[in-house]
Amino acid sequence: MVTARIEAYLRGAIDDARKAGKLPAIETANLGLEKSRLEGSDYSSTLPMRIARAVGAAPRAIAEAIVGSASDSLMLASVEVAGPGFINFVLADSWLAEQVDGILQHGPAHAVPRLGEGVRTQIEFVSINPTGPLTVGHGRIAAFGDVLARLLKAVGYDLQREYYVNDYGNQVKLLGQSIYSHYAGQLGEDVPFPLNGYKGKYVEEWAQEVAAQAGRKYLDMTEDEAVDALSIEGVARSLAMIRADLDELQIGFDNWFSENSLHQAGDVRRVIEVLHESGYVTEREGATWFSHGDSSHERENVLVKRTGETTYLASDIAYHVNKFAERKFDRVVNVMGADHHGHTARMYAAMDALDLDRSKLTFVLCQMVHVVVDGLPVKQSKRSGDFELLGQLVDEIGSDATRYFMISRAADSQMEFDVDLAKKKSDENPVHKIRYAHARISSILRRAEKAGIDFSDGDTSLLDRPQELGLIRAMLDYPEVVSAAAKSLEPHALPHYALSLASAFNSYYHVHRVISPDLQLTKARLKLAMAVRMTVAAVLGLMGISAPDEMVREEAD
RNA sequence: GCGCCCGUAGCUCAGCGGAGAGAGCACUGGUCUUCGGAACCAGGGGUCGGGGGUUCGAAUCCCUCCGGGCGCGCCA
Repeated sequence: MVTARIEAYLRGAIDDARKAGKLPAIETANLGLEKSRLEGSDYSSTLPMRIARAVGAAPRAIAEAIVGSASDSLMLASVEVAGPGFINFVLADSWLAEQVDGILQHGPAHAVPRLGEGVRTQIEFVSINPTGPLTVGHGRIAAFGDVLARLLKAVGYDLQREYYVNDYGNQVKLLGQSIYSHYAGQLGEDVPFPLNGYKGKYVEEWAQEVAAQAGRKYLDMTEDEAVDALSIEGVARSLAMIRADLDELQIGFDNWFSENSLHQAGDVRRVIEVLHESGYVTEREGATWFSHGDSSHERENVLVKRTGETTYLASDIAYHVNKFAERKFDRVVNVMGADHHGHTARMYAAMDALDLDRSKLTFVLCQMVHVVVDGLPVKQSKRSGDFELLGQLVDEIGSDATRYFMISRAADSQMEFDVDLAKKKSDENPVHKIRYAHARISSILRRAEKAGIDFSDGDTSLLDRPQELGLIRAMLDYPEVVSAAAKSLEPHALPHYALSLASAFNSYYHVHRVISPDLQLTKARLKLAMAVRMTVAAVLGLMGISAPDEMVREEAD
């Protein structure tokens, strides 16, 4: 990475300045080195301004001392003091041009730092109750989690993707009761529909199918037995629907972990006992409570209900014991909807109570998605409310566009998903522009191949136009963007980067011809184009968006 | 009432302690003897919700108020 190299260079200059007695030995862990926003400067350091007070000298004087001690470097064209005390670095044109061969030879991902080498990590995401289809809101969590997983893998984490299946408890039972009610109705028996039952059309359809396939089988057993059996049936059908929706978005999991299996193994009861022995459990009002928090903010949450059934919280504590104590993950990232945020404090408290290291657990909460159709929230729209369903949305606008929009916003921000914009204006969609840039470069390379041009011996030092150097700079940002996004768990940097890279190529394309009568220049530019295509493909790959070699224009309908 | 998130261009959103505040879309005006015009270039448009504070420096940190969303012990 370029920043790492400049950082090393800057540290060398600082050391030399110290040895020469021009700078006192003060703490300089943070160099304040970042991409410069100023035109004509690539990177800048704010260090002189940060340490001015401690050093007791003017920022500019400190900057001068450091720059004065800096050695020559082939990578840098200039190192200068600017403004109130910045140190600005400008990359050398010749060095930039050389980087193209490096990208072609090793690939754009080569310079991505291995931040997570050897760290056993799990990312859990989606984990929606298996009681129905995924909504658009779930789709955001799914796309976000999937791209985050790709990012973590890209920086070297030993990663497992997991879906926690809540196949236990009231919700699942309600699903079984809902199916049972419709099923009985099909066969002329009147079984009241449960309060808060699942009203979706799919429940009726499943009941019909069960009635057609199994006849009166479930009426011949007790209602409890029937509901249990139909709960299992409903979970299986729900999971099939969920998997199908996720498949359409090219999202897969390494492991589907059953909540019920924790109960079967006795893990839930066991963890309650452990909490009890450590004094975190109280009995009151016929229920068993998890007591936590400091003395001023005592909190209590139910682990075992009056009915004797355990709660979701009890399962989830056992689940996290399983993650950390049994499976020994070094790091766990849970991606979930923001409506679960109250849950995070309880889980951290449970981690503390069980002597598990809470710093190993990170929650990422995705805010809600509001679907807009015809300029109105979907619930007020005259058109079908089915746009709240993920499958419907993907059918309408496709996996690539769905993924792009879902990950292009920070998780913290609520999101408005305008279906008409994503679909009707698809010609102007950023995602199309990026994919088109890839297809266009492919087309150029095909043309070169047809013309029999072998550019493997191209001399990249001929690349000296501002747009060419700008493109190379943009490609060198790739590892920086990837590592920053992985570190901060913020995939939304990727779509923004991809768009700027594609735009940079399109601009270049309109100013300079890749294939021209000048064979040497053509070869050099073909190398550049190839490197750009590789980089665009790499970002698209991280986002799980297809990188087509050609695109057929669709007729407007 | 308490807790978490968000108020930045007409719209959707980046930027989250540094040097004239950005992108996409929309709008206005241009560019083509087209290596794929699903393109490119230029322009207009902003008291960064209001008010205090911290700092050499605040859209960014702290406090407060206003507005919106989500949540708040026997659902998961």
